[in-house]
Amino acid sequence: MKAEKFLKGVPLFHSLSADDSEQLAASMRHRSLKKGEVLFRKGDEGSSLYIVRSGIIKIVLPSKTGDEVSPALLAEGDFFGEMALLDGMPRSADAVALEPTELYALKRNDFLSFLTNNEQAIRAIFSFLSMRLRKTDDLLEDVCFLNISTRLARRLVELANDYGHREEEDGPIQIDLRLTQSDLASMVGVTRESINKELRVLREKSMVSTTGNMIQILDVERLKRRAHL
Amino acid sequence: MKAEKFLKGVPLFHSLSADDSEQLAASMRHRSLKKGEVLFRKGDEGSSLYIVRSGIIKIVLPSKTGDEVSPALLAEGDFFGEMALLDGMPRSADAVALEPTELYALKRNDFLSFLTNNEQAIRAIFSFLSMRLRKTDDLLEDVCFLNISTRLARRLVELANDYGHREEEDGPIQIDLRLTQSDLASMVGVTRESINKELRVLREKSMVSTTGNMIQILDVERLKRRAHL
DNA sequence: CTTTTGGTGTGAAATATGTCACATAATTCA
DNA sequence: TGAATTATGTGACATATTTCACACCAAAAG
Repeated sequence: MKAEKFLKGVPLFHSLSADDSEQLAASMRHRSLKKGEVLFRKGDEGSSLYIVRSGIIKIVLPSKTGDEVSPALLAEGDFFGEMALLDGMPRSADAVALEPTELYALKRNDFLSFLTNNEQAIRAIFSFLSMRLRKTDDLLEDVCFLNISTRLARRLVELANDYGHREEEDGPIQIDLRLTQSDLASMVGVTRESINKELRVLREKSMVSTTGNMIQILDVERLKRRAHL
Repeated sequence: MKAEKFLKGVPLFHSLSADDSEQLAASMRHRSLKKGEVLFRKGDEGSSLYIVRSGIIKIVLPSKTGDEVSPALLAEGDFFGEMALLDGMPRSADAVALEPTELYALKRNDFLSFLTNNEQAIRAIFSFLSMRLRKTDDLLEDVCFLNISTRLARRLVELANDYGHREEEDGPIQIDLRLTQSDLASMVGVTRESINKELRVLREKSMVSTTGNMIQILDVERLKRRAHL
């Protein structure tokens, strides 16, 4: 698909006229990342907004000791990196490709001039930022109040919603992501070992099954109850 | 001070002409809260933005078991409650007066029409939302990676920056807030008892002193080192 | 003034999670 | 294809923090 056509499908750009759309597409740079490649790091100066064309970007808060927390995954059609453009501060987190990923990059000035006088886009950014804030607050709540088994259950339900698909009605839900236990650990905010042990429990209770690093949800309802949802 | 004059001093409204400023002031409702009074609760429908005229508002994420996390305090000139207006979702947290507090309330429509075509105000909101997001990410990082003594040290340094004042050059820093240990606990994301014990340690090391529920920072430098800052 | 209420101080015991130290399996790559 | 790396599985042990149990104190309320 041409870049322009793809962009038309991204909610953020819905409001654009054909002309503007073309112009915007022209000002974007294309960027490919290999699996594991780092797009930017916390503390870098940020000069671009990114839109995911395909693949997955993982947002990561790194600790000094090498541990990680990962508050968000971005998939096709999502954008990220706007914060540094809006407030001029350095990147607040790392961005890493979880799998081979294609991005479009939009430079600060192009982005800002795209925003000016584009009421709809401004609204989109506002509501996107609000959602991000809500999600992070939720995560904070989870980390403070819940034990790991509840938290893992929540994340799995979330992943099933965002990246899951069913082969057959009422069958297991495949999560279409290659996540290592370490990836999961950073999403839940615990150690890899804890995730491993908790996954075993879930397997024994046949709520999930794992093959390689793919996860199937066998019983969402029970998982939701475990998540207190 | 008249509402109008006060508003002129609030960064969010700097850009306003005298006329607009007057009009905006006219559309605001005044609201007084007693200490401990609840302004809104998580899940409420949100129809107003609030600006703090005086006093302190505590933002609180409540858990089912009655525990709390408090990701932000708002003081004179700060605004809050904009998220629900921007994305139309329910309130994402409780807002409680930590002391007697005066607010101005701005209804959704007035706020949104204030925003339209006000480039500067839009910028202000953007950068404010970005900052909030950064702060919450930081908090998440703290909670995931740091032990309570580091976290308490951080929060105290932060409080000293935001609400502290010195009587004399190089003297102790008074934190001008009445915070109970429970308040501190929810800001740090631990139990009241843990805060108590940690405060004792800090007192013994003469880094802070406490009188009633007022806190003095005796040695910021040492406290910063403890916070790994 | 005395009672109630809310806040503080503190120790013992319980516990969830992390740390460490491996064995084993599965990928990657040369 | 084998070697090397990366991921999983798991148990024993360490420990930070919570929970629970109080006693104590100070400020508000009657």
